[in-house]
Amino acid sequence: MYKYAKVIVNVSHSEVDTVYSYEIPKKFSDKVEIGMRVIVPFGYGNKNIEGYVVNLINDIDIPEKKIKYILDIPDEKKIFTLEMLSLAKYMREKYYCNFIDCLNTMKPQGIKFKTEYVIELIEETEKKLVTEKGKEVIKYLKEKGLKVLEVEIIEIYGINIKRTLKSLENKNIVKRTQLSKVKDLTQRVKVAYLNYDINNFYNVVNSVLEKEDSKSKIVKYLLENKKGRVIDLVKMFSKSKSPIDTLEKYGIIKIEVEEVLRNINYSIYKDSSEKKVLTDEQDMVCNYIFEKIDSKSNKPIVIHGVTGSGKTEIYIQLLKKVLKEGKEGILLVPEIALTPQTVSRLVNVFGDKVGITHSRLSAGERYDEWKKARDGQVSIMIGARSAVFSPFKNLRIIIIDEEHESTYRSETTPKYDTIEVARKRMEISKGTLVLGSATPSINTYYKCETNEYEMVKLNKRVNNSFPNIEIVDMREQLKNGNKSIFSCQLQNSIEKALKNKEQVILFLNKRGASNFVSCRSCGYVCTCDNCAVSYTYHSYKNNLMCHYCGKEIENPKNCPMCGSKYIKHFGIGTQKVENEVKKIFDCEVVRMDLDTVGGKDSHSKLLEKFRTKKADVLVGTQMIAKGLDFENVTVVGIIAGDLSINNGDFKSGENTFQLLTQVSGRAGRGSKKGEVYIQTYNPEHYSIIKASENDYEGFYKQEIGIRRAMNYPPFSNIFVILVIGSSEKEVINFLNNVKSVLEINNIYEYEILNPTPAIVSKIKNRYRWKIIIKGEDEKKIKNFAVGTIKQIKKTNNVTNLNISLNLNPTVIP
DNA sequence: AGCACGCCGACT
DNA sequence: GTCGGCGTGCTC
Repeated sequence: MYKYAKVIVNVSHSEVDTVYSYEIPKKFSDKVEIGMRVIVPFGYGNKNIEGYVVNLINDIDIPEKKIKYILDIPDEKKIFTLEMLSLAKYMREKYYCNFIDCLNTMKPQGIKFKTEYVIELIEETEKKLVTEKGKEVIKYLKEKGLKVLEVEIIEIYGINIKRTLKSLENKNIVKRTQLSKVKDLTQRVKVAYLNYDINNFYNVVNSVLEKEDSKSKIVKYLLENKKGRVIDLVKMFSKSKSPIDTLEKYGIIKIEVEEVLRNINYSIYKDSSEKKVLTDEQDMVCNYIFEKIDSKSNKPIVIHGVTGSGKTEIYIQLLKKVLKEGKEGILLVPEIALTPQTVSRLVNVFGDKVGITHSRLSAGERYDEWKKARDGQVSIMIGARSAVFSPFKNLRIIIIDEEHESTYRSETTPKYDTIEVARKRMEISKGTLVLGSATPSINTYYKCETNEYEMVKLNKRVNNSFPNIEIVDMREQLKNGNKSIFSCQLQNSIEKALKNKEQVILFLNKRGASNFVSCRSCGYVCTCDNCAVSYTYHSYKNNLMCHYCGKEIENPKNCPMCGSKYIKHFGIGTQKVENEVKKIFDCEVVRMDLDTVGGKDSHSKLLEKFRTKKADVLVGTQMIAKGLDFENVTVVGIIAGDLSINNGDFKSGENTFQLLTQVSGRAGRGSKKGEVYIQTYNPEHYSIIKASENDYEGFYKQEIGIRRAMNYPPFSNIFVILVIGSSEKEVINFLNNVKSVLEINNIYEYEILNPTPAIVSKIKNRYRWKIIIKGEDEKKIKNFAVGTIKQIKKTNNVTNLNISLNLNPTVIP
């Protein structure tokens, strides 16, 4: 029995980012628990708002008279466990955001609370002296039936009408009350039961059964099955609800409203997999990790396994083990890889013990999956990044597949890194974190080298054959007079595959590729000497600019390397590739990019068309790079392998290597040998060469050397201050101010770069500029940058500007 | 953030 | 003396 509760209030602002004490009324003293949601009055107006109990206490350190008490506890069960609350605390510090932002990220969208004000006319008077505006409002209230939402009045008369309303309230002409709503996504259905309570039950039932109509069919069904959802009964036995209404009226059945959990329909590929036998290599890795789980090792384990080495099978074994011990596990996959195949493979193994969350589910479906995890109805959750917050109580393992994927970084506040959060969660819950990838991020691999993580390897493909990867020098093609987007090699290979009724994937890496300028004759790319990133082409000035340091140069007319005039910025789209394929090869093509994948199911429908061999060629962007497992694909063509090398980011080499490796892995997954063609103007680039040689270690050695030399992560931390505003001048002025204050505060000698435009420098007529700060100590640089911005915010009016702070973003904006 | 309060000038 | 524009400062 505690007297007071410490509450985090659901108002997202740093000024109220503290715990508030509330008295617990007697009627709730049995019910309150840490982690529960409460409704409390807050602020001058005692507005009813939502909060979360983070502690229970008996003594308070503020004056008694300030204390208000808890108004309501809307849920039966708690929303957050203690573990989740400490995870939120960690996130608050790590990602410099408000506690409530963390809590809101961790819980499903479905849990919401809203308060509105209602204005009610209680005395229809014009005698008492009221102003013109007052009279107007009274007239409006009369027209609308005396009761109106305050927001509605404000919308019509402007915010200052509140003054008038206040004076009307003081004169007792209107009453202002709060209307609070707890959003409840719980699905309730009507269920029919036979009503054994009525006299002569069997006589009545028999008389119904005599006929052969809907009524008798329904009664027969209920005699057999005890109960049935009204909606299903209607669907099965009649055209309308009326037979059911009649049965209810006679008292033969009774209808009850029951809470149900939604079922997600994922049964499309139920039959897909046969029993798989582990290879020796897989078996060894499994046993090794089993031991680590048993010893409650906190050290994250990285499974570095080449594409097609059967990592998913290992994940299944790990989850099986955890499940057998009565514990729980989470499997995270990139959103894009959460295809019906992946899901049904797990459903086949774990049946109804597995829950699923991803963005294509409705809020209600997600809410139910969340509840299933909280209430122990499922023990395994598979999902995209937010599934890391699944409310399990006995979590023993989190597996993150394709750990290098950028989607594991949240783009919105709190900008959390799923790997970091998962690691912390496993530290709190004494479980094991497993990361899997064919191409671990440089960051992760570095942590293995420095012994923060440990690594196990899978070197063999399950079918034991790697595709042949050929680098095609497109400069040669130009020299030989081939101006087509396909090299001769690729074209021949496609023709051969089509003749053999095999399939082809053509990949165009467009997303995130910015306008760089390169020479189609020698492959030279205009690059900033200071920053080792490529210049970005600006059409409005027709010049080139480095988006790191801000240096500008003229757009060259001739290539500085070879003098040729074929130097220009690069632009090509999937649409064009599709058209070319149709023109040259006369075959069925499926194109997948953001344009064609719009609707809810279009993604899987398009893939289905390719899977069932109704199409011969699949053309697409990043979204076809990973996870796809089509046995009949023998040829993979990468149209412009170097597109992502030149996107003006220090991670572009890493991204390119990962992408090329992932795409190459799509070829030759079945019994037939695969062939991969990487077309490029940069055949000497280490990312391309190492990808073609399937040499991760070789790539890593080169890349880590560059990172060390240039002082990029993981050797430094990069903090980006991004400012967005509709006046470019204001944005730039503000950032110049920021820079000068940063320089004054700069006691640790951080490298503070000049304000430069973001890679996407303008979105919806709002200009985007940034400042980059480089430094070693993560905490110090964070405090330095965040502190400086707070300091500036105090003295400057920043309401026109959007300031976004980000430590080590996956992509420099 | 969101809200109420209170100062002060405009206007009966 | 009252109304309403606008800045200020607090929230258990």
